[in-house]
Amino acid sequence: MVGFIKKCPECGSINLFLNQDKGEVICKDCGLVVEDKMVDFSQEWREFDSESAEKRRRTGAPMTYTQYDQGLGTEVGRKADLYALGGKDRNKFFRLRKWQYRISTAIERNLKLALAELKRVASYLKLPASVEEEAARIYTLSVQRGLVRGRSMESVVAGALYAACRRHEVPRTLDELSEASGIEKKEIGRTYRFVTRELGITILPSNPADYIPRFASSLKLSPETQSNAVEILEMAQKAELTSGRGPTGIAAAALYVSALLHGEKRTQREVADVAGVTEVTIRNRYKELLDKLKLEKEIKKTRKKNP
DNA sequence: AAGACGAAAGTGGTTGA
DNA sequence: TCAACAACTTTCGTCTT
Repeated sequence: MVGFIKKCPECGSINLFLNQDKGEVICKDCGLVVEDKMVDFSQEWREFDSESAEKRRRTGAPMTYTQYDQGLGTEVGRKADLYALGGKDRNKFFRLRKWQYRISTAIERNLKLALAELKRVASYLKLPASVEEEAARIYTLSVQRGLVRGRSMESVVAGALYAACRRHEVPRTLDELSEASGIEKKEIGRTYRFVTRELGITILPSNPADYIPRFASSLKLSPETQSNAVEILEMAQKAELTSGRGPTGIAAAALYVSALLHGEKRTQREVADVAGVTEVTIRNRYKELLDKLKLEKEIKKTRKKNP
């Protein structure tokens, strides 16, 4: 796939994924960061004063976002800085410091609760640790930018998780997030869009093929059917049938066709349910697949074989 | 009787003036 | 900010197996 490492040293999976922005290679199965010393394209920290310069040195214990204070605290100024000021200014700084203290403890309380919720939902969905970490990072940034105000904490957590899943190419549907978090689908979608826009996180449209393994296994389809579905998807992409369409619908249709071809027929209803779309959508995509990919003959052939 | 099919109307989100 | 628009859903009647 990329560079020199082809297999995850932790679990042996070959399901590795290159995150261009962070310059990391991540194992999609166990979440291990396999290679992280690649060129880093992400923005460097800026240094405003002696304090932030010190805190942002790239040494010391690793920072993690799944701990509510990232192992770091925040204070306004240091004593040495304060006493260099005159009386009036000094009082001002004491007041600021008091407020900073109040605000930061409020943020920390919020984060503590939110990250507990995040952990709960993530483990319910069996998400890899890398995704959980990414979601925690997104949530922390959201809190710091005041994006949670006016929204429920839970919905922002769900939105952050959804975004993290997409970035790591282990997409879950909005329905699944909704079920796991107890937040309405459209609310998650709304906060997801809001948060990603405000934080300037770019997310590639999710690839239908990423959904295939999960859908196939809940339908108990054979590996052959599954890999054939992926091939069908690739053909569909070449025929430009995929752009602008919901990825889950396309994945579902490809799986449906593939199941027919392998004599493992599932009803449209069954496929529709696991993919979280309606039968109508499957029918539409299915029809397009048959039209453009000339699969009619093969379907008829298998029909004769398995009456 | 169940599944597949398709038409028609409704929904929520994006886009472009 | 509003209207046009595409994708998708819901609903329902008909056809096929």
